[in-house]
Amino acid sequence: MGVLEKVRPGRARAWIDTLPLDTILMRDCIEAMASLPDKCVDLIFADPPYNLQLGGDLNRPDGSHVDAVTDDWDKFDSLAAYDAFTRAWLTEARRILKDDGSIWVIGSYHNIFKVGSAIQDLGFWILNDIVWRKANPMPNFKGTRFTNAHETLIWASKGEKAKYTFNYRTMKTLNDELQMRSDWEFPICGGQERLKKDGHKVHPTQKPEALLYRVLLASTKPGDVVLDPFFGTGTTGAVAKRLGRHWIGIEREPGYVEAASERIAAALPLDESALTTMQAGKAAPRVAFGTLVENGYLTPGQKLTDARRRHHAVVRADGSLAAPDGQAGSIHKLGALLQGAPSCNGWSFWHYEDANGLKPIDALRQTWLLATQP
Amino acid sequence: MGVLEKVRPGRARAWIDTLPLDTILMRDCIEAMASLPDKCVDLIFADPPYNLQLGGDLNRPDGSHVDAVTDDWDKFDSLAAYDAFTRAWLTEARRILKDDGSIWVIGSYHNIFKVGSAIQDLGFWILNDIVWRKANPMPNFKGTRFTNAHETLIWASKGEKAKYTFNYRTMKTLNDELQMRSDWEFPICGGQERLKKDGHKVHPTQKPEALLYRVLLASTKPGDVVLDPFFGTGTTGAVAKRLGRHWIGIEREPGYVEAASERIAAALPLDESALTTMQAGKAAPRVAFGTLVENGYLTPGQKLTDARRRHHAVVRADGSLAAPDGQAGSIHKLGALLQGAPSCNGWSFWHYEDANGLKPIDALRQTWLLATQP
DNA sequence: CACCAGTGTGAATCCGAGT
DNA sequence: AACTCGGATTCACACTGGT
Repeated sequence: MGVLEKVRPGRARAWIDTLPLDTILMRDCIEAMASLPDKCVDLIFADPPYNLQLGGDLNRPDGSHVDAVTDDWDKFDSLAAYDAFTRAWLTEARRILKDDGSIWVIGSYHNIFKVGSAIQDLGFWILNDIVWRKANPMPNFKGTRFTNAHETLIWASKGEKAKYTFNYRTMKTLNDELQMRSDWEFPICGGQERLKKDGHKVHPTQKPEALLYRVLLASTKPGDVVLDPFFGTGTTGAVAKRLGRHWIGIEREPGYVEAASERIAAALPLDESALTTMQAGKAAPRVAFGTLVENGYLTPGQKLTDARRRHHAVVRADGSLAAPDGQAGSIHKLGALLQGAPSCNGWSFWHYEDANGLKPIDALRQTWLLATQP
Repeated sequence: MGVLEKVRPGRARAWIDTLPLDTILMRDCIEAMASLPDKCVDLIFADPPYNLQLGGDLNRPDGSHVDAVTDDWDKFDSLAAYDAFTRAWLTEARRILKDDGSIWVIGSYHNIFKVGSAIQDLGFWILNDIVWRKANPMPNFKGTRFTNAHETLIWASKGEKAKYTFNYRTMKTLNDELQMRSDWEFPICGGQERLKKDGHKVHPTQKPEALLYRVLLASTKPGDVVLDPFFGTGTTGAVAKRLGRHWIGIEREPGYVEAASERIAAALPLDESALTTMQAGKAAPRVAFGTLVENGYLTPGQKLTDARRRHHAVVRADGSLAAPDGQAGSIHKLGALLQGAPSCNGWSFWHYEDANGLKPIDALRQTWLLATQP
């Protein structure tokens, strides 16, 4: 069975066809989001502007325009205006995000604290902050500070209790069987990947595809809808297409839209087998312990122990276990009881003995799965 | 002439003797700061409560219990209450900071965005955000998020145009003649360094001395006054004493004050020669000898010799060496100078003495590599 | 003394489907 | 919405005790 077919089959897809999927909306970011329905996207990736020369975006809450940043008063004023801008687009983003979706925002120390503070105030629940360590950062030429060698990403769910997608096993596989950490190292975007026109870079802050690749692979499933409200030259769209995710881009500048369109048109989607391969460690169907007893993989009356033979139990006909002292329960419950532990995975705790020694009963489950799954 | 007398001779020192130098004020942090005069400290290092908002208990996969931060000092009624607390202590901190001083605050994603936002709103000017990459972070036991493997420090001056101390050359020397980056790697505080009482850790969040060492070495000069408004077990004080800086600690909990007092009393100040750091324009070490110093493999002030004990030198705090005749430089340069040779491999030339006799410092490098490389 | 196996632990917002 | 219970889930060090 392929990955694409089996994910999220029960999701309401009634209006998904009305969404401007896999297209760029060439409009103001807040206006464009306002045109989308509530709770319609699975993921938002945002790379908002952070220099204080925001042009039309940078207006005071009363609508008046903020002029150049020159003295302290203007600085304070523009900081407040940046706050207002940030809260405005995040509010729209929150409205169109599904309840089980999540949002990523990338920034530097110039803006990320304002962004993170607003994210918390609006009710999002921060899941991680991620550090992108630049393998080849620009040096600090004047020698006045530390080399600014990283950017920060914030990953947040819609609320404290909200569900969200995290492909734990995929990330662990990607990281050589160690848990993926919160610090990621990538080179900055350059070489062939960097979009250029007439010898000049098209966009000043084009993000590396590897970064988006990891973001989307970690927090979306195939077929999900990914929105990027500051699309730029479309890195998010290119990677989404490659990974079999739908995307919606919002970008006001015609030059960026043109570059992004060409770039995404040329991007090749991975075929399903490639996507399946990367989804290592897919969830196995649940197997009841009793099924193994029913099918003769274990016999009622058979003795089980833990790996160090400190605890013992006997298999009963109904798939429960009984300890010598009379305590009984499921493989998990009895394992927890005997250890005095809050919980226990009975599949790895309990062992049975065969000609080659002790083996976890999970081995029997695997045998059963191999024999019964296509 | 001692260090304290010769630095910053032009500075007004009229009231410095009235400051509670090198002592711990056992009071509420804001009250204690309110008792200090305007513009009286050169550096503030703050490790405020993170407002972790932890839920129920957490157990490791093996069933053992995670000893979490459950102290009352980390509990706040709401996000707004934490905001108010943050702005209150930062306001006092700003008042007592000299105009050419700077402030460091460390935090995690739970609080750092609130802190950074407040820092900007109060008129501080962020110079860098620094990432402390933990070499050995606690894993994410439930597989629900990325391993939270870093904390963030914000470094800010008092305003956009304000002067501040940054020992660029010292940092570059410490980092193998490469500019020091904004991402730093240190192990979490454990082992012998971790303060314990009756077998239990004294403080749940003791910071590693290596971290403070780099902070103070980067942004203060000998004789400066360093204030830590959340002193805890006094890492800041211990390192300040070691580096010849004055310190003022503020800590409300008597248990922490007692532990900090004992610890700092036992800390040894470095010899003055070890504190004289490389001046701008001096020569270039080619290896990260400074890392060994920073991590305690070698101590500033420690003596090195060549294999035949014909030449001698003293390790300095920034990873350079000083000979008895006043010549100084990297391990390679000083080795060459003393021998009258065109070049020298300092790693094999310089030796340190331990219980088993002389060993080349390269052995320490190998130990470090073994301890830090995968 | 060296080496190995076993144990303990660190600023952590740490489950989720089914009833 | 609250509750039950099946079952999935850990990395780097430091320290201890035995061979």
